[in-house]
Amino acid sequence: MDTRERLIESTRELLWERGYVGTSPKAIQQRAGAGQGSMYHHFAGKPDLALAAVRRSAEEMRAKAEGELSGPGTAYERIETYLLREREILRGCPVGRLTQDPDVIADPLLRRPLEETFGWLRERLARVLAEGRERGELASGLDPVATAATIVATLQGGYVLARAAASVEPFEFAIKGVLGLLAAQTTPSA
Amino acid sequence: MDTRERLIESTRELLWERGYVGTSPKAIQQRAGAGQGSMYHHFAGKPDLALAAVRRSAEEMRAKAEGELSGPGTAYERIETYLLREREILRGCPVGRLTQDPDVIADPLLRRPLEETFGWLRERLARVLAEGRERGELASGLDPVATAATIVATLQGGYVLARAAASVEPFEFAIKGVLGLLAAQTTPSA
DNA sequence: GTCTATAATCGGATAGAC
DNA sequence: GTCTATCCGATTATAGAC
Repeated sequence: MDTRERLIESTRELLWERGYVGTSPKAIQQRAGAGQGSMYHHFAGKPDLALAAVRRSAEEMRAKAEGELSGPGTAYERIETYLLREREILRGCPVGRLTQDPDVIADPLLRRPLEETFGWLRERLARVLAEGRERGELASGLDPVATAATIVATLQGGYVLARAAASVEPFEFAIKGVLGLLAAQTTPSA
Repeated sequence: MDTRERLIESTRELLWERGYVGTSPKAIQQRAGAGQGSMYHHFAGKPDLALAAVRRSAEEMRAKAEGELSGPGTAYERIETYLLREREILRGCPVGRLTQDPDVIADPLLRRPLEETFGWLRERLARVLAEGRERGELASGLDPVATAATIVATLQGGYVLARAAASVEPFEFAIKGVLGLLAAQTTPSA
């Protein structure tokens, strides 16, 4: 891995652990094993490097979700696969985390990857739910767009509850709860 | 409002806007209209002042929720009242926000109010749901503890989605979605 | 491309006058 | 109780040598 690459990966880790405000160029350089000159040669500064890191994390999150949601099975099964995927719960979501960072939200360039990722995810889940409804797997009264938002929010909020409790338990309850509510929407014959 | 009080209130605002890492003693003093000596007279330092601020925000959040959840109506109605209460959505949750702050989570004293608040809230909601089930208002298959976690997570995750989108829309969808799923658990005769 | 040196500003706090 | 002065390290760069 070359220096530029190590700088991006180190930044991704630090943004995940400490957020944008809590991450200094010096910390990035030390973790990447690079000098200051090296960093400022490859990137214009902290925001530029953060942008490269955020874009990559967003793309990674999207690719994982797409793999699970486009797999085989019923709508419920695909959503279950997505929700029950192994996660580093106490570390939180590397993308969702950044929504709490005022400097990220204030910068349109840095916020855009967050907006695109969660926008895409809600749409993708809504499509899965709509398909399930059309195929008769899910109750006709189910609202795909609203329910998709609920599913994504449950995940993101689950991380919040887990970190508050310093335990994965509330995260797992939240997922279990939303899956239970969704299971009640599946038709017996499907 | 005396100086000590203004320091606490200024800290509450800044923790809400910028988090713990992003809030400096200097910024607190300026917003409170107090000098440095004044702040260090009333509080031992930044962590001590933050603790006072976090405790107050947590208590406020709890008191509001208790008011709504202990009101009249069915279990569904009380939860609906709680979820549809007016909120400053794009500002996020002043308590949940802090779960993303590594220095808060790492300090047991600072994390405790978060743990207590969300722990209490999940229990309180679980009690409302269990009561509803016992009274025959809610389906007997509903899991109170898991569903309570889902409801709190939907709120907290809704804030995440709203900030990512710079719009209240995804928050409102998430709430609408969870209320729809919960409404499907209500018994027709109740 | 990468390094070291330098610098202006901020962060978090202490000391002591008033 | 509140103020100003001071301190030391961290932050976020820029300059220029190699």
